[in-house]
Amino acid sequence: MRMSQTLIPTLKEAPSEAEVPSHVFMVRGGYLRKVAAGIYSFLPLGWKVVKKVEKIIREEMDRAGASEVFLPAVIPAELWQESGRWDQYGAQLLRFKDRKGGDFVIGPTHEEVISALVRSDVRSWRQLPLNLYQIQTKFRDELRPRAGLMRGREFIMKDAYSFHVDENDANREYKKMYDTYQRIFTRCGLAFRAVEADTGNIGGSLSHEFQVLTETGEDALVACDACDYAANVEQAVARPPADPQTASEQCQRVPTPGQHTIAEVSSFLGVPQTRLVKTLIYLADGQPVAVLVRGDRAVNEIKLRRALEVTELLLATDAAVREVTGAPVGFAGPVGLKIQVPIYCDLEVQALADFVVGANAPDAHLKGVNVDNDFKPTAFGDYRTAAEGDACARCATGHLHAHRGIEVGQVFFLGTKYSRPMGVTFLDVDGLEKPAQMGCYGIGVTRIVAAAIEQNHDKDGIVWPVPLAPYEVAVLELQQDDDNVIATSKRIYEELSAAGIDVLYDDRDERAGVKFKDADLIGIPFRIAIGRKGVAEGVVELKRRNGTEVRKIRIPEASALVAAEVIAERR
RNA sequence: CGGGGCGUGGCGCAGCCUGGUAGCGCGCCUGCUUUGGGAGCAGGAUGUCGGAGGUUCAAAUCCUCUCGCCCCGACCA
Repeated sequence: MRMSQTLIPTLKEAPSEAEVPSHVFMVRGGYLRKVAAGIYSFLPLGWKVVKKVEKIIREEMDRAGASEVFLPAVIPAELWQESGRWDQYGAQLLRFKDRKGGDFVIGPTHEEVISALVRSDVRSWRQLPLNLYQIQTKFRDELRPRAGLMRGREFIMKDAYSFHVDENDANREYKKMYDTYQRIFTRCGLAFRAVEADTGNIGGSLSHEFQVLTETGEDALVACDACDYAANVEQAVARPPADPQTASEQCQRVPTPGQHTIAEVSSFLGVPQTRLVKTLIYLADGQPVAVLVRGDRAVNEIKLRRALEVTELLLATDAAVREVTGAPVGFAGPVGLKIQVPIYCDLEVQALADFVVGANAPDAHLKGVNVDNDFKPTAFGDYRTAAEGDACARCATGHLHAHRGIEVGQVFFLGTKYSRPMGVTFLDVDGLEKPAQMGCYGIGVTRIVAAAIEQNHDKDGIVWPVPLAPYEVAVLELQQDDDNVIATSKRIYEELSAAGIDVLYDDRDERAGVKFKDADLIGIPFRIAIGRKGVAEGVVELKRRNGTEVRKIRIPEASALVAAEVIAERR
């Protein structure tokens, strides 16, 4: 492509709203422009990168035996009412009416549509298994779109759905997709980690996320330093304490005037936070419950919600806390609650002895408190968020370490969560009608683009890996008034193009410095600089965007040499 | 949803407190010079100051409402 004939509007300064590197460089580099919050136009460069990602995904999905389809973005409400998600999905589901007043949604995901398709056209075990995928625009009316393509409202997603006669076969496909995803993200040149994940409002019973490791990631992860265990903190499990401590003290009330927080009580009483137990009052589907975790720990509401088998879990208001405990916020404890509510006790607290809790009275705490002696929990369980340094639950020696990541893909084993309510059934060999076992598998196509930049940039701009680069080679024509320079540039551009290389030919009437700066900003992996001096000596200069070495190569061999190096890195 | 902040030419900003009819840098256009890391000089174009209402002789500036956008939080006793 001749740069003079396309639209690559680079900027010296980025809009002030762009903060993360991927957003800044995509705007500055002329890849992307914002249309509304979380909604973007892809300019020629941006769209080329998206298409490269899509190509890798298609090749690998097809290779894995999946078939591409294209489902509608606009979906009638009936399908969502049938699955129950019309009511469950909440405000992120963009709903609207057509001219006749019929309710529709813009698809944030497509389990309903695919289920409707498969139930009407798949009748027999002979038609299974089946894996259908599409690459399509989704819309989720996010609470808070942010960071450019990292969390948009409109975005491109690859979603795949598989259907199976039994759980074994669904599991086989799950594993196959897991491996396929590893291949896809590897080919994209990403450093990533597959982690165990919560199934969220997609549902199902087994799930892994593929997280690109980078500091600007939205998700918190932990990974073991000894085994391959890694998980989203929403899900991560630490090894519970092995030996319970022995109770040796009697429960005793101590004054703690004005000491509300764990930190205050800890320093006031001279007791470490690890010997304090905090008591949180939640409203679980409207019913108050008390949850106990160690003072230095955080309750994991996702684990708690799952354990309590409730859909709505809210921290109680100050007024509700007063009602349940009889004391202001800051002095709640499991002993002597004003209203008896179920008490859920974290495993760490179960193993603790002689700890400190709130006294359910203003300005007082209890010390020397022990489970069973002083109160009887309703249940024990893992209700806390795993933290840096925790012992790994999966191996004997490892410890968990915190990371941040950008989720670029997730695979789910769904079982019959959708097939049952949606009536996706088939006639099995034994003549019985059975619900299909399902899996679903998503990849954030546009998010991969952002994640790749987060992982591959420097102060001057993007540093694309060859497989995702919008162009593989930049040909910089450094002088506009020199016929030899122009002829040589054109020759190399044409030779490389003929060899099937993606070339961006900077033939603009700009000074050399501008061309160098733009090539760096855009991030093209190979740069051929063609200047007066070099051409006079019969050479051009080759430089990698990710290196500093400048190689002089003879003009007649230049194209073949560069083409070979590019092809070697395509994967 | 809670908190904070911002809307002034394509981009980045100043002006607002203390009302007097809009300015700077980049970019853009023209010309000359320049030409290997975002050139120099000269000339030029571009603004319903987010929108509506109000106060006032006078509003970018003060007041009210509203819309849009960004950041943080939604883990706490």
